[in-house]
This record gives sequence, C-alpha cells and structure tokens, in this order.
Amino acid sequence: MGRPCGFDQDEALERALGVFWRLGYEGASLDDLCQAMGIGRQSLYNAYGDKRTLFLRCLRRYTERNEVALREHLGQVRPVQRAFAALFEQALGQPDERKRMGCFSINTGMELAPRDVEVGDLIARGQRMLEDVFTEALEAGAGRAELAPGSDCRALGRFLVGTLLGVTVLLKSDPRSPAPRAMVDVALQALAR
Amino acid sequence: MGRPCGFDQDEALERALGVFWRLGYEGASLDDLCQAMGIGRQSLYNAYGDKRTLFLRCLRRYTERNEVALREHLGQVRPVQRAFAALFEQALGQPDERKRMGCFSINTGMELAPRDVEVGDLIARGQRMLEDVFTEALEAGAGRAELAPGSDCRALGRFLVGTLLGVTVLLKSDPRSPAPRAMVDVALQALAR
DNA sequence: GTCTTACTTGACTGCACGGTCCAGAACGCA
DNA sequence: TGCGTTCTGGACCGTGCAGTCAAGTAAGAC
Repeated sequence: MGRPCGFDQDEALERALGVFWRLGYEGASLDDLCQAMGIGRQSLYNAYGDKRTLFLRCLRRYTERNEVALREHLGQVRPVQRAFAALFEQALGQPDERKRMGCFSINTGMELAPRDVEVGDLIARGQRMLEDVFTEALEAGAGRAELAPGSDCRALGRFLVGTLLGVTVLLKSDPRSPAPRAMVDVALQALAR
Repeated sequence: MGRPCGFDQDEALERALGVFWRLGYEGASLDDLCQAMGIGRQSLYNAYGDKRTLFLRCLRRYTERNEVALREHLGQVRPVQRAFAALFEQALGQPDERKRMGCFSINTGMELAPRDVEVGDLIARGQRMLEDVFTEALEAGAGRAELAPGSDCRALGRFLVGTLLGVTVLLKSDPRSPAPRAMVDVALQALAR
C-alpha cells in the first residue's frame, strides 16, 4: 500500500558497504553514501534508519557473505594445507588498490571497537566465527590424516586467523612490502606434517 | 629575544601523542589536544604548525622511542627465543585499556596510509625498521647457535613482525579473546631449533 | 477515477571542526 | 625603565557534517 520503494535495497546496501569499506565509518559522509547508492537522503533514512544502523547492516552482510565463501572454499580444496595456501595466496595476489582496502571487519574493529560496544561485539563474534571455520577445516584435515597426529586444531586455527590478520594489515599499510609473503611462507610450515 | 615559550614542548608533544594514540588523527580535535597539552590553540600553532605537522612529529617520536627500547631489549635477553617470548608476553599481559589502544603506528597505518603518502612512507619505513631489528636479533642468536642451522633470519624476522601485528590487532578489537595467546604459542615454535 | 499512503527531492538547521585574527601580556635586552 | 619581540587567550570565520522538514509525486486500494 502506498508508493513502493523505487530502488533495489539489496543492491544499494552493497554500494554502501563499498563506501564504508573504502572510507571507514567516520570518513564516509551521507553525501558519499547517497551518491554511491543512487538515492536521496530521505530515502536512505526511510529504508535503513540512521547512518550507524546502515553501517551495522553492512557489517553483518559482509561477515555473513565471508563466512559462506570461506566455508565453501575450505570445504572443497584438499589437502587442508593447499586450501589455506590458496587463501593466503589470494590475499597476496590482489591488486594494490584492493590491498589498500584491507578487510572491512578489521578496519571496523580498529576504528570503532574501542568506543562502540555493539560494533565491538559484532567484530568479536566475527573473529570467533572465522576461528571456528578454520578450526573445523583443520579438524576435517586431521580426520583425513593430512596433519601431524595430535595436532591442536583449535590452536592452529587461532594461529591462522592471526596470520591472516597480520598479512592483511601489512598489505594495507604497505602493499609492496615483501614481509607478508615471507610471513605466509613461514606460517604455513606450521601445518607441515 | 621576546617572550619565551611558557611550556615544556617535549612534554606537550608526549601528551599530544597520547591523545592521537587514543583517538586517532581525525578523532582528536584541537580542543582535545589543547586541553591535554595544557596550552591554547595559538600556542600550539606557534610551536608545532598545524594539526597534521604535530601528528607527524608524534609519529616520528613514537617510532624512534620504540626502536631504541626494542633494540635494548632484544640485545640483552638470551637466548633469542626468550627475548621474543618476553616481547609477546608483555603485549599479552597489558591491561585491557592498553590493549584497546593497540600500536600507534599500526593504528595510523590503518587510518591514514591509504590516503596520505607521507604518512604511508613513514609507516613503511617503521615496518622495515622493525623487520631489521628483529632480523638482526635473530642473526645474533644464530651466531650463538641458538637457532637451527640454516635458518632464514630475514624470513623469520618478517614472520615475527607480522605475528606481532596480528596479536596487537586481535587484542585491540577484542582484549579478552583467547586467540592471540594461541597465536603466540604456535608462532614461537617456528624458532625452535 | 479518486483517495490514501508511502516514497522522493531539495532546502534547511544546529553543531563541531580546523584554522585565523587581534588585543593584551610577559619577557630579554639595552 | 622603556622598547622590541614573542607568546597567550579568546573571539571569530568558513566549511562540512548528520539529521530533519515540508512540499510534491507516484503507486496501490476500492
């Protein structure tokens, strides 16, 4: 009833995510968002509430999409060492502009987690999710005898989460640095059987 | 000649660093800075130039101070494994409030490196410096036969830089997370002989 | 076809920010 | 003591921001 919404809310949310990812929460102005989303200010407020609410929806969207993509990738590739190697390789092989963007979740954690408990909680949940996905992939690998017997998959999973974080941050602040490459090479040896 | 500066510029710079560290570059207002530094706006501009110039001086001060402290620590403690273990242990043992602050250099790299080439360059230099300090400590350890023969100290140094980054970022976005502890434990095994 | 309801557009508001100006104060020097 | 120079404090300016308002518009309901 009444006039229907004149734009694709899902598509617009995706555009908003792109803006927040590139510019951060504070750095993205409503004008930036409206322009990228192709809608006016009031439409934005009608559809999503205020800026912060829109941001939280972007963050949830990003986390969920990442989870399914990761689960699919890690569930398919074998052995588990190759799955993680491919994951890191993909991060290392991105174009510089993309490296500069880093990971939206990490960016957000750095910018907002210390002063916004709700964001902090979402980020912490996301990290635990990542840890679980990694750990489960490792346990599956261990079940296929791809890892050394007695490997602590939870500890290895946490280690790999931290490694991915480190690599991403290194690449973001200096996309040409040789450090992340070396980091990955050394880190993957922890998975040798 | 003329009226002398009425405050300790070194001390005031330290206060400014504290504000930038806690709030970030954009997050720190001139009012925040003036209040923490105990001086007026005009005094700040007389002594340091504009906000960005003051920030760059803070960043340089931070990097230099970190370098000497690290060199001293890593040069003293032996074997080299214990030196790095102590370094990570110190990061893990900080109070939550301090964990939330993270590392000023990483914070800055995340916030400004993608859009400020001068900052980006300072950060990249800082990372290379850290890498060199770590590598030299490892080489000294290798010279004392503390590492496995044939160890690639440069690669290990880069790996440890990335590990420290990962741990710091994990602690910042979630000080109670068990992940950084596990990450350190696994990472230090790369130094086993 | 008209009426109700919701969406759209663009102007507007109040605020916080970085930076500047200016009048006055404090010190070194002669 | 008087002068020149520099520092100090507070008012001020222009800008960019998130969020609101009101008038106009388009679609579905009947």
